[in-house]
Amino acid sequence: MGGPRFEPVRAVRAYERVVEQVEEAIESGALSPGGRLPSERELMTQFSVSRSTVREALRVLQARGLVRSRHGDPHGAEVLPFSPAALHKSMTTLARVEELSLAELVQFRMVLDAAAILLAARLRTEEQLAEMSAAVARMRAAAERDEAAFGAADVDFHDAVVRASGNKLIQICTDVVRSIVLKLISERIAGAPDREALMRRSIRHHEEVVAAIRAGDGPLAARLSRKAMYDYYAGYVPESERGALRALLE
Amino acid sequence: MGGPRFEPVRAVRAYERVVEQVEEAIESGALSPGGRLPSERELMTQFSVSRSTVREALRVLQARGLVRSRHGDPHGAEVLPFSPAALHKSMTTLARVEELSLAELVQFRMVLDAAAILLAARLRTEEQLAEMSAAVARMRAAAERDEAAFGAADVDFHDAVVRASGNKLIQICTDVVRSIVLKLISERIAGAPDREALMRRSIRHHEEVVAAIRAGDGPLAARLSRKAMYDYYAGYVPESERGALRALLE
DNA sequence: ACACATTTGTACGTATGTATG
DNA sequence: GCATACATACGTACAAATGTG
Repeated sequence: MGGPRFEPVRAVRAYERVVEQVEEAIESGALSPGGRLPSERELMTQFSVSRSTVREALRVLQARGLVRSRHGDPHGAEVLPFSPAALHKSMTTLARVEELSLAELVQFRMVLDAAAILLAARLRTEEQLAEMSAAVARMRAAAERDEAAFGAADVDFHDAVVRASGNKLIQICTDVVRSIVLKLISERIAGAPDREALMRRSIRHHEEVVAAIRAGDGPLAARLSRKAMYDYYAGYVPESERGALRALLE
Repeated sequence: MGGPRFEPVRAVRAYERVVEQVEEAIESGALSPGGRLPSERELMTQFSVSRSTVREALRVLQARGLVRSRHGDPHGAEVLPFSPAALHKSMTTLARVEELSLAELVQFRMVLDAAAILLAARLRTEEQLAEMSAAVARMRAAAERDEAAFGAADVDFHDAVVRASGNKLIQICTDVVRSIVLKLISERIAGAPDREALMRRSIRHHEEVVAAIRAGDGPLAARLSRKAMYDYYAGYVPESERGALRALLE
């Protein structure tokens, strides 16, 4: 009993060790966004591997959104600034494969948007409040005239809110989930017969939310935002799953 | 004005088109988990590309968690069941690159866990409630004796809650963020002088949450869980950022 | 504007260790 | 144990793209 507890040795591929080292260099800050990796041939010699191995590693790093390489660029692969693209990709995959239902996605947004609004009501500056107000004004101006502008103003509003909340993770996740939801139902939204009524109601809801944020009543603003999102999206969710959404409306 | 709006043609690499086609086959269901891709040589001929191109595509698909290839396996790469591993990886990268602060991560968990508990209070079955109760009992049994078991029981509790909530996206995200937070502060937790007091308080909080869920009082359960998480983690968050956490405690 | 050297993208061949039947 | 098919890794070769003088 006792004795040395040996770890099972998983056969680690050559390209993985290249990936690990480059990843470490990037995450530790030794390589920063805008910087360049050595050329592929240089990497071959530094890691003592073949070019194919180097290239497989580069493809993995590229898939993770850490670097980008361009055909013929003599400077080598470019280290990218952080972007939620990889997060977006993996969440989209989960959603596409029916692993995630529309109801779950909408519910997720109801939770996170409400939280962002609750935080924004307490932490916002006057300037941020003005941005929200301006975005709602743009929604009103665009309604019944330019649906794309209406959607863009809506995005601007939620973006201003989530920035005021001060939580980048909430910002990223709501961004990602919003675009996935829109992709899932965009054709149905465009063809909705009561589209204009939905927009008018949405604008009224947004105005109420802004008023509550201005008054500093976070819980009210959060409740209103959940209700607004339910009203806007519930029609696209199968009836059997709407109960789960209503559970958030108390 | 008007006229055909031509899309800019980005030079798409050969390996990307291989990735796209395989991805499409998987996400459309033509290839299901457990199934096998053709061998690399077979893929060469089917796509009319070289071996290196096939391999770069496979590395990307592997990085996205869609397939796994094993050295020497005569059956070809295996199509994997969908897992949040890729999501986990990209979120971890975000956190490691200091793009996300500990306060933001804890705040995110306060929001999502509270939401899961609110939903669980309304949607849970008797069996799920029993699971939560059993997990808290294990926490109590393990306290002051086996810290690893205490942590495991804690995880079991939150897992039972989030399963009862019925939202897989919340489940995935809380899982991911929890493990990231733990990794960030694990050494500090292990060395905390008041470790036992923290555990006792945590157990009491969990019991109160279970009681509220049993009583069907979702808002109370959610409030209690936010408070519990704040009490447990606030000590590790810099003072200047604790205000953002307290903003969730109303 | 043009030619140049360098780099990436892709193809092909070969050697070696591995998993399956 | 053995034969077979396979993935891993290396090396070479050439076309296409890029940056520079």
